[in-house]
This record gives sequence, structure tokens and C-alpha cells, in this order.
Amino acid sequence: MQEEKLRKGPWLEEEDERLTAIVALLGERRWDSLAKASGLKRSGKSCRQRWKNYLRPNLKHGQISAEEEQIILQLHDQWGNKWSDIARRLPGRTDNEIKNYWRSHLRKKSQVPEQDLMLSKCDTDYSVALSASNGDCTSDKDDILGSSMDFSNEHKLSNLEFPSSPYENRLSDWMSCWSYGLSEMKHQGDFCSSDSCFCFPAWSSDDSGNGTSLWDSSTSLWDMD
DNA sequence: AAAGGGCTCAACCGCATTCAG
DNA sequence: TCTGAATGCGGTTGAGCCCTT
Repeated sequence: MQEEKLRKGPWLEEEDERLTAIVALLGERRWDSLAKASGLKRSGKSCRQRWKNYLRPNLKHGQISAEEEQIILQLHDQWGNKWSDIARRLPGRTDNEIKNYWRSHLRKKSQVPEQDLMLSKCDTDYSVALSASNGDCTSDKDDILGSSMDFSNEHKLSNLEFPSSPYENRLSDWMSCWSYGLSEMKHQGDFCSSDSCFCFPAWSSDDSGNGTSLWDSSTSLWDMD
């Protein structure tokens, strides 16, 4: 059997759309399976990274503000190269973005030599960190559904092959609901995100919208049973 | 206008950690 | 408890853009 070669390099718009749609459907986990399910010739790892750093809703893509810069400087002073920790204090920013920004803009500004930073790391009161606001829930991806859904027809999700783990079996079942689910979601007109998770407002059922969501917010898991 | 050097940022890589069976 | 898979993280790379000469 010949393993198909995985794509590398910059992502195409179509790939982004596919990934966005499949993550909306299946959630942010099991990236390998998700990569296969999407039909993308990308590794799960690559999909995960693309999602986290670029496609995830609520990401800010604009310039880092002066306040944000101050925060980065301050936290980097405190914690060193803990990019993911710093990113958590800056809603909408990714660790990658902060890391790049620090390297290109702030490294020279930083007063502390890099090797000393590791010594000064401490778990001081994180409250410095800025109660970051969250209101910024607007998403550029409002039209995700509209622009991406056609691929379900073109790319034959039904042809997917999954190994036989329980999750993947259930995933297969899910895929068979694909078309129905999408049209239903589209009808609902809104699948919003909260933090890093998508949740479908109502998955199925009657016209009144009293559907049952399969997203279990208490466990942060999809209820596939 | 062309060359080249520096900068930015998306993406890759490898290791560490966590999770699930 | 062990082991393999999945995920998280930080460092590095490289393409493309911009600025200077």
C-alpha cells in the first residue's frame, strides 16, 4: 500500500475552508482523524497548527497594540519564553504570533539578557495579567458555512476510510449525517464559537429550533453516543 | 531599475507531556 | 502500570516583502 504524500507549505483558501468546516463539525480534537476526514493531504499536526494560529475564531489578525506590547514585555520579563502562557493573557493572540513579534520587535527593547530570564521565572501573582477582555467575539468567519459547504459534495466524505477505533467508528457515523447537519446548521444561520470551541446551537429536530445539541459544554466533548 | 540585505510571519520540526486503552 | 497515540510547546526555517544603496 502506498501512503499518499502529505502536502506541506502555505495553505490554500480551499484548504482553510475545508478545515474550518470539519473542525466546526467535529470539534478541536483527534487531529489525525480530522485531517483524514477533511480529505486534506495534511498531517493532523499541520491542521491543528493552522487552526490554532490562523483559522480559529476570535483571533486578532491586526497589529499588536502598544498595550499588548507592554504586556508582552512585562510577562516575558517575568516568565521568559513561555509563549503559550503569555498568549493566554492576550486574547486573540497566538503563541506563535507573540513569539514572532517578540523576536522581531521586542528582543532589542528587552532590558534583560535572554539567559537571565530563565533564572527569573517565577510563579508570581498572575493577576498582573490583565483581565483580558473577551467581548471580542466577532468572527471573520461568519460566512464559513456559506463558502465552504459545497465541498461535502465534491470531496466525498463518504469514501473515507477510518481505522476501527471507537471514536473513528462514531466519526464515520457522523459523516453520514454530514449533509443533513450542514443544511440544518445553515438554516439556523449561526454557529458561534466560544473561546476555542464551536458549538452548534441546535443540531436537529423540529422547525421551532428545539433541537438537541450534541456538544456537551460540561465535558467539552461531543456527545457521539 | 536592479541588487542585496534585513525583517516578518506562516509553517515545520522535534521533544515533552498528557491521555486513553 | 505500561505503552502507544495525541497534543502542546518552543525553536528554527524559509519565502516573500520592503527598504536602502
